[in-house]
Amino acid sequence: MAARHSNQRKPEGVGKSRGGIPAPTVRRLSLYLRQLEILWREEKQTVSSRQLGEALRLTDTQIRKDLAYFGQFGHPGIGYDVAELTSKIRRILGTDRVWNVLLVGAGNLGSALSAYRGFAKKGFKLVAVLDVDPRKIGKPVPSNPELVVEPFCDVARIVKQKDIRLAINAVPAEAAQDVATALAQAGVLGLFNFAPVNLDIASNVAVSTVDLAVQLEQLSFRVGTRQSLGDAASALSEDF
Amino acid sequence: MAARHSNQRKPEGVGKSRGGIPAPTVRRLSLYLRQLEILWREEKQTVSSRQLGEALRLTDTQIRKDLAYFGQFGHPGIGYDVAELTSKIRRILGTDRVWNVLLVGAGNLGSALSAYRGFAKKGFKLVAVLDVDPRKIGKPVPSNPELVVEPFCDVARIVKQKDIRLAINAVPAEAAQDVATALAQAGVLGLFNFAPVNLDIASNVAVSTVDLAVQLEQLSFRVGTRQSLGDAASALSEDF
DNA sequence: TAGTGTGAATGGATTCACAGCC
DNA sequence: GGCTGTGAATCCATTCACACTA
Repeated sequence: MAARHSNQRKPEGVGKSRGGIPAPTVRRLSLYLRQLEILWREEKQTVSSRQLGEALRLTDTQIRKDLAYFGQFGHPGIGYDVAELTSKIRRILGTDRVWNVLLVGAGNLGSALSAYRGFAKKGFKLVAVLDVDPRKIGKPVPSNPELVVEPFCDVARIVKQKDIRLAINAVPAEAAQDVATALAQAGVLGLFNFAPVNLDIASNVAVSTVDLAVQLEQLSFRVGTRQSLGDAASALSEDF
Repeated sequence: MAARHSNQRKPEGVGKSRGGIPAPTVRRLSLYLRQLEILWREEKQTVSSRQLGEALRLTDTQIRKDLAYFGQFGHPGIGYDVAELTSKIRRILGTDRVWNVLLVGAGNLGSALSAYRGFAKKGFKLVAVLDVDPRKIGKPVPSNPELVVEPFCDVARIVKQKDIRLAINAVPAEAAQDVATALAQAGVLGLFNFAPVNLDIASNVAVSTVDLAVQLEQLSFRVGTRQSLGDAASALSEDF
């Protein structure tokens, strides 16, 4: 697939602090990848933007436009090679390698998250679980018996030793800010936050907050106003 | 406000075919509410759009514009009355009353969710927990001892008897579509889905999917491309 | 024919600028 | 002075239209 000229310049990193890639595009990339993995399991060789769009309830143009931000991955008249596009998107998202992930909070939510196998499937490896509760420290992580809950105060050492860049914050709201601050201090670069608070954190740390109650609130609104033209497409516009 | 009847065949109900309120506005409403609740606990009487914006890292104009979709809640020269605006937003979101919620899936994630007190605080009351696993059925829900895990096959009866409109889908990906179909059939109007799949469901059901692995993927991208230096403002646009 | 890639046009969301009120 | 509400302007994401390729 010889590209035409390679003098095309990517907007990446140019100018403003927010890179040139629209946030909605990046979110959809994850959906494309998810669908491609399904197609792969179905042993489909190629897929067109139209087919992909039908499965995800998006327009074909949007998919092509999204992908065009990153290069030319398609084959006119054919479509996209499933394996090839999968690998390209993984590369773009940075999931073509394993990320070591730290979990803070060994309570209900934390335990559920440590048992979730979806992370490992995507290349996120849980390498440490921390808590402040002395009753939990030292206990093995049920779903991950080779891990033991470690004291949160060791966070800096652990992050460094285990080369951790991503962390999941599953502590109660009251503790979330302090935990976030300590994680940033320790050198974590991305934080997946479940606490229903607006974290104040160093600007070089990426934060993604999922507030479970907020999601229900949104449903409440949509149900209440019959704005529920749901279909799975809500997944794309709303879900983040 | 033109979109009333003129049913002008949308490509496939893609996202936008909702009522006049922009989706981002509705999402932010939840954030406003969350912040107002904090201010209420701090016994603040009033708050200006500027102050709110600083706390949430949004512009004051945007907040005023968002609220203007629903009426005039502010007091020139003063700001917004915290109690009043709180109540207005609750009304808008539909959380000024209690919603009965059904949880499907009593596994790790389901158990964690049933123990989460954030739902009840926002007026979402867990009234039933279902599962298909006979070993779980009949057991009390640990964090909610007056509830007992019931067989999923009773879903239709339970939804009707308990006046349930919202459900949380915390079953494995393989089962998610069938569960969703049954829930829609049973009359559920809003579905909070944790399975990493695109649900195909009746269009009168609102769906909100949170794919935990996707969230980590997004962080991976942002960390990998250093898109994380959003001068603090990145947090706001990304937080979902 | 079946499909991608992309400039141009469209449409929707955000920001600006300011009128009006306390 | 401080503040809201809102039309106008701007910005940006999506869609359209079509050149181009296999």
